[in-house]
Amino acid sequence: MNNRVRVLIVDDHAMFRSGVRSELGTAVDVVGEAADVDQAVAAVIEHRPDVVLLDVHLPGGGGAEVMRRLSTRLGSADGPRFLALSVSDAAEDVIGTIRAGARGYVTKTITGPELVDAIRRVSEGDAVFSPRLAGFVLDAFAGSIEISAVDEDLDRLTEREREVMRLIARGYAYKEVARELFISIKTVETHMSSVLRKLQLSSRHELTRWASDRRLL
Amino acid sequence: MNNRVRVLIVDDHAMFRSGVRSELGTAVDVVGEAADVDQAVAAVIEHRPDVVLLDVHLPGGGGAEVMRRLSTRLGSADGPRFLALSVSDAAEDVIGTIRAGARGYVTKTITGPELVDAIRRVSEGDAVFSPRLAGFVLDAFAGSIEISAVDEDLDRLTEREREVMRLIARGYAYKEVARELFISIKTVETHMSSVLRKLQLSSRHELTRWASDRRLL
DNA sequence: GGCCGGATCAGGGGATACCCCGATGGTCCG
DNA sequence: CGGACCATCGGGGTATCCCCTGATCCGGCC
Repeated sequence: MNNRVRVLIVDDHAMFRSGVRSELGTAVDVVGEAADVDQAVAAVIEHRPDVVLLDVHLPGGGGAEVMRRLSTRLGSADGPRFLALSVSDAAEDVIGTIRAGARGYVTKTITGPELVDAIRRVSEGDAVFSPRLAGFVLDAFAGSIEISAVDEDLDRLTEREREVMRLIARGYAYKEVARELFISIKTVETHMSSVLRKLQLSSRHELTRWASDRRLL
Repeated sequence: MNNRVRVLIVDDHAMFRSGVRSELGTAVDVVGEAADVDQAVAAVIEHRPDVVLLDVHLPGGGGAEVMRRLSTRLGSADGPRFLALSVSDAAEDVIGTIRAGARGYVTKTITGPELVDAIRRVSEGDAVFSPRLAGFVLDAFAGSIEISAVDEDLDRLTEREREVMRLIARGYAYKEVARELFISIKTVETHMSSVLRKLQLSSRHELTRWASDRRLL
């Protein structure tokens, strides 16, 4: 295909925009520029670019705000792809930007040819990250499981205590747990005492949160 | 650096393993092979590869099981990077594999040179995805916010009810909520009745799970 | 003004939750 | 065999949860 990728450059520094524009040269089709959130939203709607090069620290709410506004105005199908371009390599910036809908995140230390390649790949639906940043995203994504610290505590529970714990954490009343496990309510209470003591919790509410945080439900 | 990347190939089909091995040629250092979960875990501990090429549909629990077992035996620091290699491009396979800790996911339609490049990039900490699959991961990540269906229920709560709800869901006792908001326990009870009625829940335990599922904590 | 919804409070009561004490069996182990 | 750990129960108590009815005050709306 000979169609060049249509790109919109969003950054609050005019100097940087012209730098990017000259680096990109004729490899892509720069259809416009924007310097803040409002301009960016308007420019996307007007020019319908394939890829938006989006500065993360943008006046008026940051690049994430641009994506949020556009996601409500445009269907996710026909909207542009967003490639975040930032001086920051802080994890919270990267994660926040991805959560907001960006398909890639590269730092401004990138070279011109690399940026052209990144734009191409994003326009095709691929995800592009500066090598060091990819770890942040996947760690944050996989990290929501968090098994490591759990086992130390969880392993101290006996098999029966774990069964009771699981049901209690799901919101079962003692009476219901008793019926479910064919034991007396008093036995359930005994197990629960052990569970709370071993996990250093003080109520079933804390237990529910504890289990919920660790996705044991 | 001249050090070749040390690679372990995990797949239950011997034919496929030898195919991969010949495709990789001398570009990387294949230190071993494994055909199921147990062999894979043992081989990683024995050979300490830099990158594990991991089949997703593996007898004995799948590739995810390999990563789970190793994550408990090895510190996350010195463990290998995992690159999932699968015939499946189903979203649930991709998401599940990434959640389990893989740093990349490519389909078996990949060419030899592309695979070598993918292995190199994963070994350097980059994330590698077949273009079409990257969207799954990022959509799932960004989509974990899920505001859409919540507002219908959540919007029916008044401001005060939301405050009470948030504290209750966090495990606060009525008494503690009352102190926190400078109101009477009886008022807290009234608000809670409204909250439970409007959300069609019947106890604070269900509320905790409800809020937890929606990340309102 | 009358109506309605929200926020505030009260009394009372049945059901739970959590804790204290103690007790009985069973297994496993030195 | 005695000690440990576990699973199983009980009595009794206090605090908490959840619901019921009923009340006052305020602000918006027709």
